[in-house]
Amino acid sequence: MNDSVIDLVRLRQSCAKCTLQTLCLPANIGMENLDQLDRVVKNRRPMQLGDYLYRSGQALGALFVAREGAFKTTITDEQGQSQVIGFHLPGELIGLDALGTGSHACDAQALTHANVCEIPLSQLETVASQVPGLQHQLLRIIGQSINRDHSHLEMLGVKSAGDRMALFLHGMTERYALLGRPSDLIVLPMSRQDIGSYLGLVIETVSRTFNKMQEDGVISVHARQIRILDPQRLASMAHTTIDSPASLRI
Amino acid sequence: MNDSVIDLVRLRQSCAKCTLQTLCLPANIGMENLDQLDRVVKNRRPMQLGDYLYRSGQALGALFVAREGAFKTTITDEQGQSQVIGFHLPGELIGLDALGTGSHACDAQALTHANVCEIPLSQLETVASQVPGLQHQLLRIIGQSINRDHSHLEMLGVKSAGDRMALFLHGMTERYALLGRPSDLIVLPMSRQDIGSYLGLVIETVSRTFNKMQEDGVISVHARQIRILDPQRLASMAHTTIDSPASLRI
DNA sequence: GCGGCCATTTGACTCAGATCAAATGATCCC
DNA sequence: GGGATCATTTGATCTGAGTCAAATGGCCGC
Repeated sequence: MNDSVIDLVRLRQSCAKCTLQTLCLPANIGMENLDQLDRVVKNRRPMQLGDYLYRSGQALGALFVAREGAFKTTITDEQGQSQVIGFHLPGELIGLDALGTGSHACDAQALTHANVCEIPLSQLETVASQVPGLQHQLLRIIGQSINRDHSHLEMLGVKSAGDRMALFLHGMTERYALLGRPSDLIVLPMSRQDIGSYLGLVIETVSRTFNKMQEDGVISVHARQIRILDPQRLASMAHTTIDSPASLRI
Repeated sequence: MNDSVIDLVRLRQSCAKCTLQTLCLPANIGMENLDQLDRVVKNRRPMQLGDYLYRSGQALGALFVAREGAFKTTITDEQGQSQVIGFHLPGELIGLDALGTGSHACDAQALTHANVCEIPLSQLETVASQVPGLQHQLLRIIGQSINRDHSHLEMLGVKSAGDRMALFLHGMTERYALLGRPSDLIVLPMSRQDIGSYLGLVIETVSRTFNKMQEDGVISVHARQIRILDPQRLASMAHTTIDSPASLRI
């Protein structure tokens, strides 16, 4: 109960004071306009592991920016088979899957304790057309989201499980580094199942591949804690495709 | 040479007269605002098979809308391995890969004779903030592009080659249908190599799978002409994942 | 029409990763 | 702390798609 008081206080932070400022929408927007955006952003109450930010089919109301914690978005087919199509870390936009049709195509679910900024779309559009730079910035972070999808596509195009996992881990270290977190110790917010679904692999393969990377001295694995022992090697594995020396491959 | 004259005439069509009107940016924008957009859109000269619309690394200058013909976007890694991350049919937006960083992450290349509308981004942003509805419409077609990426991710998450190909073909029939083309005869603009790259399969597998579908009476294949003999069956294969009757699977 | 070039198909074989199954480890709740 | 539950690891086996190789087909320019 004390927690919620503390959280409320923390959530009072406006965009102007938010530590994610440079990552999120307001970047490059002058202070004088920040409070204008600030007024349309609703700070949401904290979310728990497993809580849904939105469900598939729900009408588009708002975009969200992860503030703390991590989310996954999943798509579910007619047979109820679901697959992870994205992970979302602080500062990253969530909800773009509804822009095309007006209703969400994915479920968005918290992987950890989390909270988000909610930006009602209609108001965002209004403000975006008034504040010079905000529209541009909105397009920029939409573009970044598209780029993440593209690098996900790139991962899935790679045939070997080892290379996919290396790309995944390397990508996570880069995203962690952007957040200012130590990039040599990754605490994964998602399960092996989620990773497998994201990478088109079964969990046994995810587990075995982590193990192989550990035996090779590239990482050490303790449950969801992954320590990057040899970042250079990881990077070269991530940049490696078919014509690389076999010695570097999983 | 006569051709180019004819093309010039055709290209004089403004947005107001474009047959793609309902697919493209101007949809839902009043006639009175259409000419405002029209003034920023440059009609480009026709492109030939293999011509690049832009190359990776090039600075973002404009977004493009395919008007006739088809394009592919490819991403190339440090080793020179390239992979297809999207196909673009008339009415579809091309160039969003540069929004995030300000320079293109992909190559965009014509798969056929083609032409495009070019919309300089700075002007688009200006007009979008002035014309009510245009900004919304821009976000809508960006969202559709994101949805196509997501269904591509969904395809790649499916393990069986037969299911991936069924999803691909089914998706193409739907896109053709949207264009008002007969959806029972698909003339594929891309090579087997491109399809394989797009689906994470080698060309031999693409070929064998087409053949299998033909033997099963679902399609008939003549080079790049694919006739859909049994659309229902194709649809059910496309909606089918692991728990479907084996008899329906490739 | 003919030859050459590239795209596609077909065949034989191999292996990486899926599947099935069971053991181990972590976490939560009383 | 102990037991139940779920997540993860480990092992053994099988198979679908990759690889290598060769044949066929289509298209272009001459």
